[in-house]
Amino acid sequence: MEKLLLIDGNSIMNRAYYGVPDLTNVNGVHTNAVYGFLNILFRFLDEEKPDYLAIAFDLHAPTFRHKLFDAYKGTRKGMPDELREQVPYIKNLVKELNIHTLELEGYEADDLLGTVAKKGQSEGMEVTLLSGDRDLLQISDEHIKIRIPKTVKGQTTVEDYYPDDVVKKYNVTPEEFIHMKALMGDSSDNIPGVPKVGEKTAGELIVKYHNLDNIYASLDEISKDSIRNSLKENKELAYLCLKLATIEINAPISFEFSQLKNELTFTQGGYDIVKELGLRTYLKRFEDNMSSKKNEINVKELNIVSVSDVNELNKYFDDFKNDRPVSYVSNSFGSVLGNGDMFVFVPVTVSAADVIRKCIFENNTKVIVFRSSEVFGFLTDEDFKKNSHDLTANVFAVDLAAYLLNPVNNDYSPESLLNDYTDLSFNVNSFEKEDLAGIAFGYIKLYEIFDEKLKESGQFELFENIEMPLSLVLYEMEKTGILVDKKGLADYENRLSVSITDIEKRIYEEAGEQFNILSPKQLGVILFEKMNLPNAKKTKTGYSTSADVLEKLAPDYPFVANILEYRALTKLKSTYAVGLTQAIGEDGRIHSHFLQTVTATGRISSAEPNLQNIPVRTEIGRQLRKVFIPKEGYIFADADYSQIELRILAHMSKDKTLTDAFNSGQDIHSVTASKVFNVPVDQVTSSQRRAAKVVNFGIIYGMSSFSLGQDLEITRKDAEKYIKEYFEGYPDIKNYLEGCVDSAKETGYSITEFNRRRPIPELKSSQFMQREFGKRVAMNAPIQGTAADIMKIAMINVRDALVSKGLSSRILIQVHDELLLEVKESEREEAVCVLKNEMENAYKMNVMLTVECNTGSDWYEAK
DNA sequence: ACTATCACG
DNA sequence: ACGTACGTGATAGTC
Repeated sequence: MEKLLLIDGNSIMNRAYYGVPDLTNVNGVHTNAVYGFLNILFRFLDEEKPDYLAIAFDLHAPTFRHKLFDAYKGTRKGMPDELREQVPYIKNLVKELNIHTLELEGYEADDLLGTVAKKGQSEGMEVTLLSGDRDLLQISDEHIKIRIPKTVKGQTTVEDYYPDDVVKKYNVTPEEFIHMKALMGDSSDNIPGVPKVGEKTAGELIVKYHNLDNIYASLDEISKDSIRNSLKENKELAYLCLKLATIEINAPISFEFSQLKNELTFTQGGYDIVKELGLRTYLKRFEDNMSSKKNEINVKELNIVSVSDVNELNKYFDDFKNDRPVSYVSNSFGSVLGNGDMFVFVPVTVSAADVIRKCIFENNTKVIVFRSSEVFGFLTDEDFKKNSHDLTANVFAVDLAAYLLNPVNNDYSPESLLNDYTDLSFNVNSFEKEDLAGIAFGYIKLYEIFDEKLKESGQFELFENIEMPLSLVLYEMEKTGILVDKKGLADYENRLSVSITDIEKRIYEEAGEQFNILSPKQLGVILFEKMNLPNAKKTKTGYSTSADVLEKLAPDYPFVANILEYRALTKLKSTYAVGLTQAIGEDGRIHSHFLQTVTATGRISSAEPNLQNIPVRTEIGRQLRKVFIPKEGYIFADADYSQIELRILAHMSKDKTLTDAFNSGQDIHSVTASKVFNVPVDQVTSSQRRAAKVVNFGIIYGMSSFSLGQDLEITRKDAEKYIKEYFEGYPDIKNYLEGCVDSAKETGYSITEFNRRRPIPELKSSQFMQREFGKRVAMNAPIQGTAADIMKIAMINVRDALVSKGLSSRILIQVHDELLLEVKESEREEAVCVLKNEMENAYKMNVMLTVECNTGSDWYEAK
């Protein structure tokens, strides 16, 4: 039997839009609905393998059935802008895929689907109707199956309905389903239904009477007064709803089944759309299916020369003397010198290290790499005595360039960048075939594009003077690592284990049973059902057992306090004691990765293991820092900026009060307290200062009165008053923050003192919450980002100063506003001086930067 | 693979 | 009427 697949385009794209988390391409165009739509489309094409195929769409004009209703009352809800902008992409893709589209002025997709489905069945086809909602169930028939995909927790499941299944699930036949819907209404379809009749009543009525006519013929039998009266009063409405609910199966649509033949094609046009949207999984699907791949890199006509030793390379440098050769190094594949149509390929092997070094230090070359660490591996100990700028001046890391152009991306692989920024793609087999010239050509293209874009956007200096040299500093930090007292760490773990066993026993005793204390689900049941504790707060999955909920209960219920302690101890054990032990290398040191292309604001992040979140706030946690120790003959020096973000706020906002407060060396939280509470600075109480500290933090985060109130445990009204007084005390800050939001709205991104950008598409969202989030980001990103910029400059300068003075002290770890150094005992004074000076003078502002610096024989002592 | 929780600035 | 602070990464539990 021939198979016909009919798809409800509008409902599937709605389902896709709400089911797939927000995605955007590099230009900020939303792509989640297109992506989800393609997922569903291809899944069912693969599954059904239909002989005939069509997709129906609603036209924007009001449809016949809705005109009927609109005249009656109300209007239809519009779709969100984020979805609307995706509709043309979906329709064009469907067209490019050569799938027939059903559209008819004045008719809904449902009507067209119903018409074609019934006709298909009458011609002996097996029909499958794919829809995101239940409206089409009434069309279900002997040879018409309705399939409804659902995405629950990332897993797509499908409900299939033949008439029997409809009866099984709803106790009514597809035909009766229409009458039921007429009675109960359907808000999503703007069918009002009969007042007072909901799903339950409608179901009972239809099971008993089967249709409207019978109900009205037997109206007197209905016992419930309110229902009977409402039915009586709304008879006309009920029949109107029946009309609204009935899907047309004789829509005047002209088509031949021959037009619906499934002849899926993968065209260049479709490929271009998928490429524009950056939908990588589908790019591959197109590439695999397209007959011609005209944009694939083809370097056959280029003159490729392989170079493997320095003498040979020198010959090419001579040839290019008056031009600017472009050299290239790819990750483990090769290096190319290029000039116009001429490219010189150099295999990167250990034996070619001297070739790479020559390219790095030769004037007028560019060593283009995916990640700069690839080339630093070729440098000698002697090379590392040069300053970081000299070492990186000729290196161009495409991942760093791409990160500056768009920091909210998580894939900076060369393949992905080539797709995002060029019309080219690596031949899928490039890497397998080691088509090195092709890869090199792609890298050079990326270099040319990024070089220009960075200059255009004013970020080239940021790239050249900060990110590139910093990449060398981070490389050295990772290579150096930090020494750990293995035995001390094992002891720490044992101490924790003892405490954990003890407290675990007490918890089970009090609970009267054993359960998994770390399971929020099980704990929630014990706390709020078995023990009936008050203030149960629900999350979407169950009871909230988060620390702020439990902390409120802890003073009254020792059991809850034990739970909190158990959590704290197990956290320390699993994440830190066990986790760090596993991370210790053969050299006894931990080599964390400092990642430069992860955060949206410009901060660096640390991973495997994360050394930026080593405990410090509680004493037991802080004890862990004693296992981080300097090597023999060395000590630690730890320096951190005090109040760097508030100082940056003072500088960028040019607020006189805040600036003066810092420059006169006053305690900043007390000054804020005096503004917020309208008292002289010297009369600020400690609790006022504590509250002001929270307000100061809140300002940096773009706080709301709600959250401030929550944090301070005061009413929202009081929090509002604090904020109002704050802005009256610091009037320029208000203007500055508003300016941040306005300019981000206009340009689409926020900007730091050093021109680092952060895109904020949320500001244009149609959703209130998203827009509010965008505003907070617009206020926070310039401050957090500028602090990150300054710290990066400081790190470069500290490193270069140590090296140029011939000191052997080194930076080990950065924690956003803090640097930890391993300092040779004999260099102590000089190194500490370098550290403090370079940090404090990293950038000149209207406000001084101050640094607190301590030394010690472990991290606990130095902090 | 996702959620809840919690460690840090 | 909405439902809340900015930026990270690791672990364990759940599905």
